Amino acid sequence: MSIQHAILGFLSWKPHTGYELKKVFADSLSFHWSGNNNQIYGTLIKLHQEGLVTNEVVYQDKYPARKVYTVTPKGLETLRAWLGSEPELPELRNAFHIQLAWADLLGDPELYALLGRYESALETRLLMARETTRRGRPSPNRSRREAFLWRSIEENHLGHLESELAWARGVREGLGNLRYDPAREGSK
Amino acid sequence: MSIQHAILGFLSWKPHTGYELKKVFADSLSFHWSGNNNQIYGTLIKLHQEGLVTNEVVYQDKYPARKVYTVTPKGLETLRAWLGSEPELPELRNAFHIQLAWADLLGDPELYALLGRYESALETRLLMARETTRRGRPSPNRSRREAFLWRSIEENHLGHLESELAWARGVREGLGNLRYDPAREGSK
DNA sequence: CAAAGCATGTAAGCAGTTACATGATTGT
DNA sequence: ACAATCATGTAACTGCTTACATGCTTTG
Repeated sequence: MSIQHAILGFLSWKPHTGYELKKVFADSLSFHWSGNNNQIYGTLIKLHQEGLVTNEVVYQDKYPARKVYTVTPKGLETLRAWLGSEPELPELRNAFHIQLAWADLLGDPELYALLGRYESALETRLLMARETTRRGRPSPNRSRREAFLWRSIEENHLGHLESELAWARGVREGLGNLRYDPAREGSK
Repeated sequence: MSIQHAILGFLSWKPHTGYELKKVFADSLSFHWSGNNNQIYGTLIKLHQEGLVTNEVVYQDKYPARKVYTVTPKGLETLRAWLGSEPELPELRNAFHIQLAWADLLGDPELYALLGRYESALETRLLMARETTRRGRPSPNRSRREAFLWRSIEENHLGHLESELAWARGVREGLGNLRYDPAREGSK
């Protein structure tokens, strides 16, 4: 999986310039790429060489020329083939889990503080994500089915953040219970 | 976040060879790296150059010599500093979500099939993960607190898989309801 | 006798990131 | 005056992956 298919997807919705794609990625929840120049423009050039997209240069007098990219039939075919291909499982890479795995090296106050910072980072992100969802950016809505899929993906995203937050709070509670549990060995 | 801290963590538990680390990563749930040679051996060499680990070569007559790596005080300090540093948020990159985002290009049967394959891949992974958890590989257990943290991380992992599976099933159900909903526009 | 395990390492490449480079225009 | 927006592109780097390379030993 690479950003290539995501770009083809957006172009299958409607033509975009690199600059527009950049913004779409930058403020999307579910399309998780940073939307950096190198990747967007580089991928568009590569897709163009492979004949999966074409571009039309639109000159403007007040602003730089725009390259409007459109997907070709071959590009659509490539996208459709990918859509039908074997789905990948989510990666579940969470750097915080590694931090927590070795956090017994920390004292209780530091461990609590670490969990606390993770929780508040999650809270902030959740608020932003909810706000983004509430505002609802433009998204393809070509059928009830498509709208449902996009809504489902957004809900999945929010759900993951919520369950991660609930889990973190649970860990902190569990640590508290551990402290007052009579069956414990020497305190750290 | 890189594998460097994960390796320092394991060495803070007890000395390991590269070969051992490789296996630890390969069959761990929460340490999500593939455990490939280049990364393990390369990182160990780099850590050694930086003085964060030392190694002792143990010759064997039947097998190749082993390099047993031990963390240095400087390495422990580095690890502890990282543990106290700002936690990263999970990345939530799910290639399947991108596939689903553009899946309106597929017909109903293909879309169902795609969801079905995602579900069964998740089911398989869940079974393997539960089995791995049940068997319980050796893990640091230096305090009740550490055992609790490791258990929590494992539960988080299983929880994510379970909720993803539940979500996927929900999406499939929702699609079914959509089909029989009178308020729909032209069927795809 | 072939496959898997023990054990270390290197080469080549992909995907993604930040930062650099240019230059007019519009908003504060 | 300064920053942000419009718009495209390049350079340098990090992290991670697969595959290659070697060679002895144990298991099936």
